Amino acid sequence: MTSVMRFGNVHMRTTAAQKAETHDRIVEAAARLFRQHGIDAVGVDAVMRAAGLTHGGFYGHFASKEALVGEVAAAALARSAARWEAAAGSGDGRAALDAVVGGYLDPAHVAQAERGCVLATIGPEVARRPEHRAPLCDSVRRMTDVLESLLPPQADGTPDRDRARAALATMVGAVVLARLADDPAEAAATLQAAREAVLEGT
Amino acid sequence: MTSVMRFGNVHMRTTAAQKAETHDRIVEAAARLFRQHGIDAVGVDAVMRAAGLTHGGFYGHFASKEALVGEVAAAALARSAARWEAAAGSGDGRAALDAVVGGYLDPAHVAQAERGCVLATIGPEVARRPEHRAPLCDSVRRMTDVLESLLPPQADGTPDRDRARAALATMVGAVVLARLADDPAEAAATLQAAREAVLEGT
DNA sequence: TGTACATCAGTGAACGCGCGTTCACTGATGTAC
DNA sequence: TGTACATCAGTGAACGCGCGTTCACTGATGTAC
Repeated sequence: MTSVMRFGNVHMRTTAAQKAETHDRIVEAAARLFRQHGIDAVGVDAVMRAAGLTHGGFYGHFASKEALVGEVAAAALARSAARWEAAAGSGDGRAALDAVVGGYLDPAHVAQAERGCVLATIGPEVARRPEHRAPLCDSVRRMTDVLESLLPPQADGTPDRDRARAALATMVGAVVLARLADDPAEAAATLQAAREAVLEGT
Repeated sequence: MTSVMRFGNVHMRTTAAQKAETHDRIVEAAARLFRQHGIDAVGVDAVMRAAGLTHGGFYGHFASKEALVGEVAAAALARSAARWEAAAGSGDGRAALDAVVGGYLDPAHVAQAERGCVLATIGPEVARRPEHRAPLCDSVRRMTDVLESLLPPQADGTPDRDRARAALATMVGAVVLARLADDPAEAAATLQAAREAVLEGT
């Protein structure tokens, strides 16, 4: 019994791969719509239409809308964490810090909520669904790890985890506040102030 | 023509006062429910029941659910701003700063979302409703004013508005992150780190 | 003071609609021989 | 190679339900005389 046989024949592998592709398309469409309009404001029908499908096929991919919510939140934030890790692993710590912090605290990020950080778009909504918090916490930890590795250590040379925690909080809060501001100048000032606070002394 | 006549007779004044009281009860019930469950997850029926009424009477007080949302968001955040201003006006700046920052970055605030800051509960949801942002921006400005007045000025003695902006962002983000954390110790660490960052050098 | 009337905040049945979910089906693809 | 069959991802009609909203009404309260 080969592993191919254990997981199915060639036909099944091809079919499964196609289905997985469709699955990802649904998740990506939902990730965009949930962040743009909020989770409760987006129906299964709208998600499937955005993925180029009809609503009936949804339950061949997910047990319920809530299952989709969990997968979307986990996947979208994990992607952010992975992007940060890739930047941090690039070698130049100074450039990586500027890329991570500057990219987050950027008017373009504020403007494009549908592609933005899950924490600042649907963070509070996901927090009300305790069953979906665990994977997000894992990504938050990874993002904190990245900031910790890029920000200056404490006076005694040990990593400054609290500074990393505060930096992430400042970044998330600044984007939330910038999205609420109806004056673009005020929004820009909030982002700029947050950038200075996070990068102070670096 | 007296002002009493212009605004109605005694009967109408009494009636209007009772109606205003009911109106406030509806707004308070909605403020609680919206922050606890999210705006879209709470129906008009649930709000009215929480206010001790039946759903049909709602439209005698508000033109639509959206009108209620706008009033709730504005009123709840204005109340927070007023509380901060009251603390700041108490004379002792050091105690006021500790009360404002410590009260916000407190596990009790994280636990009681239904009475907590609008920015960290339904901030992103309100941000998606542009027609309701203006009153929130006004309260955000007032809260930033309070922090600016309580935090140390810049080296040249002028108020450090950017520090106040960053402080508010840190506080909002920390509460969002603490509500997402499934480990209470991690939540507490986030709040503690934010407190240190906001109060650093005070 | 008493009685007939006016007002209007709140009630509860009803509306059309879109939600999440189910299910019998279609039709493209691969399999058996 | 060709033909009959099996699989199953995706379709679209249908479901029960709760939403936001409307409206004819009730009944408590105050007014007129």
